[in-house]
Amino acid sequence: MWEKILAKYFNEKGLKKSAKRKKVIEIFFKADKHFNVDELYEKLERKVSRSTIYRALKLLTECGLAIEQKFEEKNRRYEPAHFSHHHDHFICLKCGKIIEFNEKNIEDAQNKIAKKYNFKMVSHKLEIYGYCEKCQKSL
Amino acid sequence: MWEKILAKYFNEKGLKKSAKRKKVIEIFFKADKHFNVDELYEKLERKVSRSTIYRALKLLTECGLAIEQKFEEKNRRYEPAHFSHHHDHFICLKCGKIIEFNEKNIEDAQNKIAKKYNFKMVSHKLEIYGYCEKCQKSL
DNA sequence: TATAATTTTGAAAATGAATTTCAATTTCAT
DNA sequence: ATGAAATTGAAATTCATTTTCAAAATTATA
Repeated sequence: MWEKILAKYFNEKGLKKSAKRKKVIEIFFKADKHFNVDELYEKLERKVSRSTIYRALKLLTECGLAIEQKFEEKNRRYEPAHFSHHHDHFICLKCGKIIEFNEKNIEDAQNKIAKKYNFKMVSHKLEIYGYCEKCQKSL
Repeated sequence: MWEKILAKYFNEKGLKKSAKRKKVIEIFFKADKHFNVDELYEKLERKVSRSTIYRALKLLTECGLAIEQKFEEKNRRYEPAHFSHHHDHFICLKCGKIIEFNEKNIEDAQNKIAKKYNFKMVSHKLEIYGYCEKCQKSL
């Protein structure tokens, strides 16, 4: 599955198949979840530099094969705590606009699943990335 | 409301009331949403140093009056993209454990609200913070 | 109101993750 | 095999955030 996507991407971009990069990608897909670069670095027995790992992960992210769990965020945002209601955010990938919303159904579903997993929920963060009304038009 | 909480916190910690800090907090609460430090810095007409702004925001966060939108995350995490199902995460605030889950109701509710706001959804991130089963016991 | 003890401040240094640079190495089409 | 182009890793750079430290401000007490 991912081999095909990757091959296509390599082809499009004229990338070469290097042993190191192959190793990074192999390890990345073999292992089950949630890596950071250091963990991969160790799994690769420090035989591939961090730069190369970062570069490989960037490639994978670009062709949709990896999900970067901290994407687009660069610096911290703060907001005043509202006591009455927690809200979630739409974030426009084009203009960066942040739209708040509130959906009881989502909150309810969260409580339900937390209970199911016996997880004591303290807070949550839901961000929906995409395009706002305005930016959809000029896409 | 927040004045009281803040006063209590100042009292507990033996903090002094300085003009600069007051100004930061005032601006922070006056303005409506989502700041980063630079934006506050500009709003304060560069009359308060970034260090002081960071410090004030830290205080506010500590006493629950501000929400840090990029909390606990330090370095990026990556995970292989699963094509069939997107999953969300419970993150234990004590042991750092990440538990994946999948809840159709949440996805459905997200789609619904995105439609309502006329927002073209590309991806999303839902993280629920709290305590895992094990850590609840030793809390 | 002085005095002293403590906190706050900002500039500059430090930190740390991520990115870029660049010369040396590797890949691959010919 | 050759050469053009991509890849690599060490070191340098970037950039947000944190820390340091000496000077300034605040506050309790005499």
